[in-house]
Amino acid sequence: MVHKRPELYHTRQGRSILDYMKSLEGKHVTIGQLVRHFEDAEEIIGQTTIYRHLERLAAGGKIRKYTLNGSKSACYQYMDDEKKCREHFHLKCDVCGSLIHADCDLLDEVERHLLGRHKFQINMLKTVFYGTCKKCLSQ
Amino acid sequence: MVHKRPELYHTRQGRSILDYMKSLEGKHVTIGQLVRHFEDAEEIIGQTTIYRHLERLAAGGKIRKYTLNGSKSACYQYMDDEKKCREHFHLKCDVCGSLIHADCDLLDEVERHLLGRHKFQINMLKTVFYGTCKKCLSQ
DNA sequence: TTGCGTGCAAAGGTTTTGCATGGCA
DNA sequence: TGCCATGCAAAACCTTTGCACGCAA
Repeated sequence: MVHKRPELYHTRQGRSILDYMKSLEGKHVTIGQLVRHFEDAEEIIGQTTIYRHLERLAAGGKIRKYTLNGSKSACYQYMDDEKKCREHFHLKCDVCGSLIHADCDLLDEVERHLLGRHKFQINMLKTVFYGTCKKCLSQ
Repeated sequence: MVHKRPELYHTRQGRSILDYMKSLEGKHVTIGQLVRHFEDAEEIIGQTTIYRHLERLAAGGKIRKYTLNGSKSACYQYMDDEKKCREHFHLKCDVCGSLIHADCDLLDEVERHLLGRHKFQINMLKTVFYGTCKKCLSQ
């Protein structure tokens, strides 16, 4: 069972950040881009607050955190269907950045194996497979 | 064709760094670990020099550079052309934060499957499995 | 001797932390 | 009213850059 810290208070900042992440329709952003976005929108949200909300959202599985290829800053991406995403692989292409949701029976086997053999309970909400996608492989 | 900058001068520092990377037999290290290693060995090599050598070695293909998800600092790993390095799973515990290196036959199967079925070339160097480790599960 | 290599210090960038204040329930 | 959330500033990190000196060829 994944332990999820509930959102205790609802605040303007928390709502704005989540709404904006949702509005991006799965595209990823960095903290810097978020800071700039709220500056441009003339909505005051401290950068520390943004860091803290993204961290919490990532811990709760609502968004994913990535570090792409040599980039210094982390990327964050909203995940729209939590229940469904628990049941498939996430493949992130290092080259083009696209995120692939792969439904696959192998997942169960990997999960079972890691638990049985390595005593490790994998959390598919947080786990991302990095590599090169089909499109980028053929170029 | 990859353009390879030749090593122009041979220096004590360059030799030591490459030798040490080779001696690790495919295990990865961070710059910080290298700095500490040479400090402990009482061999004076400036951190800047370490950065510059690793950058050059990476550009020349002798070592690989990557960033493990969620880690701030880059990892470097010597690549042996002849012997194919045994790669392994990285399991990161959400609870206690420890990183577990798990050598495992399942890896090959996962790799093969993702490539064959999903046309996705996974990069095991960058991929980290998140979850709960043995120790934390039993608490 | 030439010019790359080295190492110190400082700069640059990202993320985290401390703390007083603000605001939700 | 009790706490958590916020935001500023500072700290903590990791990495890069500038520059004078060292050293290999």
